[in-house]
Amino acid sequence: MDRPTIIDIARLAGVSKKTVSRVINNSPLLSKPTREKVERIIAETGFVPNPTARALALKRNFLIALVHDNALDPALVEVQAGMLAALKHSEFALCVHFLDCGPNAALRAFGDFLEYHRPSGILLMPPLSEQDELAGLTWEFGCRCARLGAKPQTESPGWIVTPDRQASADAVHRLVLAGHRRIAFISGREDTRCARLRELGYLDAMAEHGLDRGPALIAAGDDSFESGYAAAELLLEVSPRPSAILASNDEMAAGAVHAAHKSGIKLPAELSVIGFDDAPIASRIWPPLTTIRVPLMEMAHAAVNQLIAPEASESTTHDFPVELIERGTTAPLHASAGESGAFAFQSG
Amino acid sequence: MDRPTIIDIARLAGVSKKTVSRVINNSPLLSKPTREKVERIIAETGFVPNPTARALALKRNFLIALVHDNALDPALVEVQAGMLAALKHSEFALCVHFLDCGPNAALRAFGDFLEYHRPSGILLMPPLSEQDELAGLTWEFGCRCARLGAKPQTESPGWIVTPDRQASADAVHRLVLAGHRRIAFISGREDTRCARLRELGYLDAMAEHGLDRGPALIAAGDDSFESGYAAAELLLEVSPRPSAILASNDEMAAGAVHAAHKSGIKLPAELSVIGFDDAPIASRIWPPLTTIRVPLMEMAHAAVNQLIAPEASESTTHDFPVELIERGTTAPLHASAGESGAFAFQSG
DNA sequence: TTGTACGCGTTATCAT
DNA sequence: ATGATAACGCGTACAA
Repeated sequence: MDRPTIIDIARLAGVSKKTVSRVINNSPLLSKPTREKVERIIAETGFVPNPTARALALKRNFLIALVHDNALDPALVEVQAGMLAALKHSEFALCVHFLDCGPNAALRAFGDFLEYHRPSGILLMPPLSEQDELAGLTWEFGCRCARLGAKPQTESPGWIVTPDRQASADAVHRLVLAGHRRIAFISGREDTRCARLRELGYLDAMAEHGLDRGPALIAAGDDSFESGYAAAELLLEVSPRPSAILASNDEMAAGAVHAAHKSGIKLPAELSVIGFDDAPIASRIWPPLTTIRVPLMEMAHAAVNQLIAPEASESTTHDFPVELIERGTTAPLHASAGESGAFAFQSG
Repeated sequence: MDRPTIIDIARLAGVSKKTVSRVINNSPLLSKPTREKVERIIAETGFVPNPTARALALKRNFLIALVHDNALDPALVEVQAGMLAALKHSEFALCVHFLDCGPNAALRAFGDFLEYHRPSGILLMPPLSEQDELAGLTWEFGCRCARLGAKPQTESPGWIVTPDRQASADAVHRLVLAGHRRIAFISGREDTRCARLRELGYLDAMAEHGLDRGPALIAAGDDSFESGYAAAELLLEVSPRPSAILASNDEMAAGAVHAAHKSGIKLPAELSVIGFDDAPIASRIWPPLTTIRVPLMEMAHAAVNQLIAPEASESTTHDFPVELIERGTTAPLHASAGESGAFAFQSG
């Protein structure tokens, strides 16, 4: 026999379709006995409302969509893992959508996607999360929206963020405490606030310590391994050579480590490197990368919980802490190597 | 104004709903003028049939689902990227589902997923792809199924495969050509045919060359970096130490490289390592990993094309070639280091 | 070749 | 508090 429909339940319970529907949707105006009777029948039959039919009536699908603009972004695995964990045992499915057109066409393509597939909720990855027009569109379609990234200037709802600027500055402080003075920075995609804030944090801290933060110490990357490699090659041939590099993400930090190896520079003895994110690659390269952990999985989990919550919570932004994880690519500056070897070893 | 529905189109074209429906679904029995007239109206209005309504009527959603049992599998990014590329400009969306229960409960959970979300097509990742019952279930739900993995014994439709056994043997041949004799192997998840075939390929080639393939040269892993690391630690302390390691995937190969670094073993001078897959990590570690490239993205692309093709193609299995990519972790065995240094440098 | 009437399984409207 | 009936938008017998 086929699955029971709402009509079967209604007949079995001796009530109308609509009453069963009310039970399903937790309508407040129902007598206790009626509700309990229907709920018993539902439990006995194992009835599950057909999501497609509900979707047609409600004009929205039981889908939570992850929307990104980089299909090969290594962060996607972790984000999805967090989302899937939160979606477990829920009535929603995870849908992944790739928006690869330019920023202008993106709005239209995103609208088409929303209108066509009508997801119940959207999780926007950076840099898409920073386009307010995209978030605005989701509202128009009665679709909730969560955004991953760095904290925006103006408080707005749905943001899941980390204190990138402060974290970046803290990493520099640690390097300075370990005696480093010439600290270079590899920046990330300019179109992400996250990357810009990480650079600002670096600049903050360098200024605070009165250290040189000239253009020779800052190289532009685009969040990719290759760009980190190229940037490090540039940084490592200036003289005096930086004794430490902070990269805006782990991929680029890994690229920097790669470049150092290629140049025969010993890590961490001759060069310290700090990455950002604690992506899987961080613990897999040699030496294992010291990095600032961003709890992407937990963040995605929280984002989805917010998206599928029965009532839209008016939480503005959800802050997650970051944490510096010391591994093998950082060491105190050797007195012999530094231009001002005053500082001795200091456990940060 | 709202989006036009099929009724609006019918009215504008002066025909019935059904005629418009026939145009949409390419029914053969339609007069040319009628079809053209309707098509013109559709183009002018930008009408797009509502997928939810179609889903309700057809009892299947316009979703292609990727189903896996490991939310953190690094291969997922590439597979998804290939799928998304193939799905671009199609009416289907990508849905990702995680089956984390044991093999017995998996069948039931999978059935629930199929019945509840009714995807049009499924792409099964290994080891799920090897459970014939799962594939069988998809058929029952009128859902197409593509399976990623290693070639099964009996030809069955929907498989997207690589010649893992031969590829593994070829890698060993290359190492032997480079003078290696003590070649170790790190095996993968025993529940994947893919991993078993890679091990068999290793055994084939070692036997063919009359080389020792005893238990001291084979360590069990589970496809994870950590397991590769642990396995290599075991392999590297036996005496005489193997001069080369073939790992069943890149994650474990990276773990082996990690272990070698930790033990102060120089790569590739004192140890050669070959991985499998050409995952992103292969080119990011130092030295860059020599590996057997498995074109996951292309395979996923082909799988999706097969799933969304207008008519179910009766292609049995779709073979993809693999390719050994020489990078930095392989070198000829030094005459001084080998126990039988007869072979000189040979460019493989 | 084209149209009519109904089904898909649920929610919403508006009565009672 | 509950129910009859109409949406929701499209596909399919079956009739014409």
